[in-house]
Amino acid sequence: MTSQDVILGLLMHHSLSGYDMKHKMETILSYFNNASFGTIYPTLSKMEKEELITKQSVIQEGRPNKNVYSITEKGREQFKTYMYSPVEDNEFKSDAMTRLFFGEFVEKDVIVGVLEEYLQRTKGHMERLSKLYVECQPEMSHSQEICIQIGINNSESQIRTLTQGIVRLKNLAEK
Amino acid sequence: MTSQDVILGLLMHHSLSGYDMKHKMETILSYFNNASFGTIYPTLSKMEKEELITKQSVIQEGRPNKNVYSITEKGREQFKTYMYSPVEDNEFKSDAMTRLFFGEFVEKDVIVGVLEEYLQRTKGHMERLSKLYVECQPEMSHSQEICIQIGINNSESQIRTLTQGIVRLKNLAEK
DNA sequence: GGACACATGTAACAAGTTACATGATTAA
DNA sequence: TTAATCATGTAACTTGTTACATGTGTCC
Repeated sequence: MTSQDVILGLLMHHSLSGYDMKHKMETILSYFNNASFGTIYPTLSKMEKEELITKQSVIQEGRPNKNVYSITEKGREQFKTYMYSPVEDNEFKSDAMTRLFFGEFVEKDVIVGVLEEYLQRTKGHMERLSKLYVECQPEMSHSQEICIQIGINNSESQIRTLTQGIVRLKNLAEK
Repeated sequence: MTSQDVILGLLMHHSLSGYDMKHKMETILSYFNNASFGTIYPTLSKMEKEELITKQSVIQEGRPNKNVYSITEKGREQFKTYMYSPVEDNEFKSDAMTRLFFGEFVEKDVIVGVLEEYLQRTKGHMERLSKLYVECQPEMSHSQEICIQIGINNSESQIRTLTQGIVRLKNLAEK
């Protein structure tokens, strides 16, 4: 799965500008994907050359002009090829968990701090997802609902585990 | 957090060869980290030049010789600097979830297939973690226990969500 | 005979990040 | 006036992956 596949997926519904795509990636796709402008714009240029998408320049008043991209028939085929290809493994990398793993080499307070920050971030993450779910549920597909439920339920589970972990570590420190 | 920080952490306890490190990353660190030989060996060379680690060649019989690396005082300081630095956000990328998100553009069976494979992989993942927990619990630190519990509990939660999702999608297909 | 574990290393390549460059409008 | 939103794009850099190259011993 590359950024190209995600862009093709986004264009299956509507035509979008690079800026719009970035916004979608930061909201509805953010919990299992990410891409910066430095990835999006060069990828769009490449895809246009390969005739997977076409560009239309839209002149706007009071705003910068924008390039709106649409998917071509060739692009739709490419997207199908992706959707039928073997599923790749998830990629996960956690700095917070790495610190927990090596926690024995620093003071307990530092680790409690890591846990508390991780908990706050997870709570924020879950709130954003829950809000998104409430807002977008009417227009969501069935598999999109499953997708966001995975995100919400995993966050909930993580909040529970972290909360318990903090209590246990703190008790240990007092004794 | 770079591979360097992880390598320093691994060397805080024992001296290790690059091959040993790869093994650790594939087992006890695998659920929040990963690195290939193509990353490990060049990083070790770089770290040796920077005097964060030292190399000792060990001649073995019936096996290839190996280079065993030990952390230096400078390396320990560098490791502490890492452990006290601001915690970076988790990185997560999921091909399976991307396909769920764009599931409306393919047949329901394809999505059920994605869900079932994702479920099987998650089950396998959880079994490996549970086994690891049972095997290593005696020598695990408190924060390491929290770390692996996060992994196990998140997997459990994901198994539940996926199982429910499969049932719901399948019922929908029958109607 | 074949696969796997042990063991190290490089080179080519892919992918993505960060920072820079530009610039108008709008709201606090 | 300061920040945010809208809007695109490039260049340098970092990081990591895959594949190749090499070779022995052990187990089935």
